[in-house]
Amino acid sequence: MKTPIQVMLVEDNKDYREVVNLAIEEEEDIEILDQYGTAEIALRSLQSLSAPCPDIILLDLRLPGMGGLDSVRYFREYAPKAKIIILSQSDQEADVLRAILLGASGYLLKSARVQEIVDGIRLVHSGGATLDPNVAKFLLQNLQSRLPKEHLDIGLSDRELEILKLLSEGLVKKQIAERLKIGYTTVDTHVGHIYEKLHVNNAPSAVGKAYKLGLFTKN
Amino acid sequence: MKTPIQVMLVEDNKDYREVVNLAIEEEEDIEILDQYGTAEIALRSLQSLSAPCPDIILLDLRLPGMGGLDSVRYFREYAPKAKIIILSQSDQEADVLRAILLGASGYLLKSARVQEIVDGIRLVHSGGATLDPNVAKFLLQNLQSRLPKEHLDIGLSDRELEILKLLSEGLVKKQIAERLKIGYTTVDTHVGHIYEKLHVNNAPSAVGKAYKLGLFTKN
DNA sequence: TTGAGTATCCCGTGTTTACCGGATGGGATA
DNA sequence: TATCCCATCCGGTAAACACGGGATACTCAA
Repeated sequence: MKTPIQVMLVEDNKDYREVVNLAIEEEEDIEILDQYGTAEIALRSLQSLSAPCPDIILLDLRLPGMGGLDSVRYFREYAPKAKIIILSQSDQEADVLRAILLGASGYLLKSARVQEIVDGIRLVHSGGATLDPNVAKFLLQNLQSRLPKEHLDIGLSDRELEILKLLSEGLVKKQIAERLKIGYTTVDTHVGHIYEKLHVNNAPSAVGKAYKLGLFTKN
Repeated sequence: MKTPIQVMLVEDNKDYREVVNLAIEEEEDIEILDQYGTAEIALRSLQSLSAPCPDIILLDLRLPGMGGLDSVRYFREYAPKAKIIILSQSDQEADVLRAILLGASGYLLKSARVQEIVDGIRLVHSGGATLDPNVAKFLLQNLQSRLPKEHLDIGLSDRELEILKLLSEGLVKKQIAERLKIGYTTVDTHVGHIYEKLHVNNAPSAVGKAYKLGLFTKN
């Protein structure tokens, strides 16, 4: 029998902590290493050299003190090997995104059945990630809106897109002309056409609009 | 008893189709509306007015003909109300991202147990999204790398960031000066500092780098 | 208190842009 | 065939830019 998965639970609500405890006690391959009511205390214990590093940290988002979100970075710092699963009451958009950007490996809602937490722990420990369906949905929508693939077709020709890209990389028109082995005035004309199509009137805004429209993120 | 969830299955492998069929037959609340071996045929049937619109489309990614990926947009067009769940053999990065960008509501691997497909159908039908743990993991990592939260701190001052943003929106220095009610030369100086910090030497590349570093995506 | 960092201001000069006019040939499409 | 779009080319001008030199004042931390 392998050593069980070591879990640290950071959650201020005593009742919910109890619920999680009961659920995990049933599982032979998972073990609550220790549990804390605030992020500060949990972090302090991680700092002490003697403390063993947990495999998984179950982290409540609404904690007294510094709060779960801000503490994520510190958990990652003090326990780099531990995977973090966020436990949240709500699927508030901002929280979800921030937590994930900070490096969480999972995001579960407390409204879920405890069984999902147990499954999530195993999943994450085996290298996967676990997301509540509602959170997953939000994430997908966010991704979709981030890259408006339709708008990929503003009508820029290949040449124009190529030149726009070079512009965004810092080359001036003369350099672009040399690089592409065409005349300076030709580049000038292309750039003019780019401005027309993007409805801008200078290079910085053309680059800005290109990024906003996702023109550089194709393929 | 409500009407069952109507599922369309698009999958060329007959054996796997059978597997899914068997699994869904067990479920009272899910029903296979119809099934096709290629995207083309499935789409044609959707085009005929008489065809009822499915709630869920289970779509294999590797299909003969146009292939699952390219067909996603057409499915969305012909059956806007249907949610699409991708069935894939591999969690190839590019496929995952493209499918999601095209508007899929789920992405499952064929290596998963059929029970997960059934669960996924219910989840998606109730407004959620379903992701295979491995796919979820990839997505999270992709998101994390997309916004290097830490790198947000290139050292641009608030003022500099503000000016850079205005530049990216098309204002020239003189206009920025007016907008911020400061002198033209002041703007010039700020811009110079921005170039230093971003290691660029003109406005288009500064804007380009700002987007690459995610300087405009904070908060 | 000293220094580092930020924000503000000024001048001057050469370079680069943005936009105006126009032109040619080639390829796709109707 | 005629038409449209693309890529290529040219010259001229006023405006904007990049960058070099300074300068003053404020805050914040060492």
